[in-house]
Amino acid sequence: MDARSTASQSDRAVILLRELLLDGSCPAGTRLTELGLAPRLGVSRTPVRHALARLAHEGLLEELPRGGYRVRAFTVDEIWSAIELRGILEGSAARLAAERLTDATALAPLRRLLIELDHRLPRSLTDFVAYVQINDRFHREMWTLSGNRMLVATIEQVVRLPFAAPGALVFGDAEVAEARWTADLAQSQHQAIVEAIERREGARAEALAREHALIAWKNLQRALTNKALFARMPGAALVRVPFAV
Amino acid sequence: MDARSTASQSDRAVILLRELLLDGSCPAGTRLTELGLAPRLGVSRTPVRHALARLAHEGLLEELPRGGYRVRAFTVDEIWSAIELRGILEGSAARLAAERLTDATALAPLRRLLIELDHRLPRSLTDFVAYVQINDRFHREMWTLSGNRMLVATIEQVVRLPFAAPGALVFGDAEVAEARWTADLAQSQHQAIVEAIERREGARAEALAREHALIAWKNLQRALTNKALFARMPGAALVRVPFAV
DNA sequence: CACGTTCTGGATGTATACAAGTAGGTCGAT
DNA sequence: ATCGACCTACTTGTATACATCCAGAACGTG
Repeated sequence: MDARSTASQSDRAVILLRELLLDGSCPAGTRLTELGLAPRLGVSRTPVRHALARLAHEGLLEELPRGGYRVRAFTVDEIWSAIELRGILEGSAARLAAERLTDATALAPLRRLLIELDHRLPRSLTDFVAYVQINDRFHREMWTLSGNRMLVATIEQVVRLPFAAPGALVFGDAEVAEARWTADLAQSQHQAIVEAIERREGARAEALAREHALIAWKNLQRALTNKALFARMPGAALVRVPFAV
Repeated sequence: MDARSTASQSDRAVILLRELLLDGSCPAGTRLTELGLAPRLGVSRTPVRHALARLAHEGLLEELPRGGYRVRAFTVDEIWSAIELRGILEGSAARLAAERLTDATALAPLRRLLIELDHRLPRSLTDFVAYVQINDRFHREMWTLSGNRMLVATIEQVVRLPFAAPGALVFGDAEVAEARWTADLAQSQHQAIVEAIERREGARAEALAREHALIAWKNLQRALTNKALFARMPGAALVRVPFAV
């Protein structure tokens, strides 16, 4: 069922390389060459080339002018840009969903996910995995309700960056209390967004969804005050931080 | 100086294939194979493979589940989605530019382009080429002023679609009078946007820039009422139209 | 000692050979 | 005549050989 079982060498190379980047095996700034990577990924240059191009497109690598790639180093400013952009896009999606809602039955899937999120408010670390999954589906459903497929595709690309994803809510096994508080806030925003869409209050839906995205920003700021917490953040190795790593 | 002179085979393949798609040599729905394309583009499979992946990423091709690619057929709805999305993004860029303007000197490049546009309001067909170029630079400068690099990158990707580009103002050699009227309207909007940014009126700048994008939509609607005009639209071959081609 | 030139190492770009999987057609049997 | 199985042609996935280009170091010369 998982892609790994029947995956092509290219798919494997993409997955492996992405893991190498996110877990810090290749710190930001590292230059990556096809020939150097091929033995590490266990494939020949061709799939490596494919993987490099793909991850460059995702934004995790940057192409060097004279050939080759370098592991991207994200500044805090750039992460802010990504989160702000997600706010803009999800806000617009919520507004369009509100403006274009024709009958309330179209909201049924979103409502169902909202209820499911209510039942899954995380209490322990294992809860978080399921919670983030449902949260993801809730967001995707909202995007779809916008009725603008280009917008959906664009959001999907932005949230490929680990810092910008809707699931960038919480991380780490510590601070569960704080994480739960954050989830409660997020859930109240979810409810308000659905209500605004149902009432066709486009401006309100947009403002709420835009504000909702800022949770990721607050989490990042919190992580930046705590080295241990920061180290557990997905993709932390790619962030250029004020304090030394 | 032009990329063609020193371009790699891959770059040439991308450029050639894009032209084939836009000029109608490969109508929407055509299946494209690496082996079939290689002789037509005069390169081997490797650059063709690269070109196919790249144009699929641009949105002009779609990947088939069982391998291979198909030329994308755009519905009018999808084109509307792209134009609407550009409006959202450029509107946001204008708003951010207004909100973040610190000193008026930062607006100097935009002002200079505005004046240049004034002097280049198109009167003949040859004028249009220069006008569209300056218009493009004006828009790019506005995006940059947003201070959000992710936003800029996202807009750049959206406007790769020929229908969504800011230069999708006018097309064809006929209807010059109408095209000039459109350019006049666009220019008055440009002026209003710059003024709003200068006064830090973010909401106004956003509304104006969003409305500005709709010029492309009006042009499309006009083209849809006139077969001959439609045929001259860039990328017309990729559009699934109500009337038969 | 400094500067220029040359050489070498390594990187990507490109082409192609080979393998594997699939769809469609054709041939045979019932 | 119809249905099933086999086979063929075509396609992509992958690896690799070769060419080319650039950077950096080393060496020679002024």
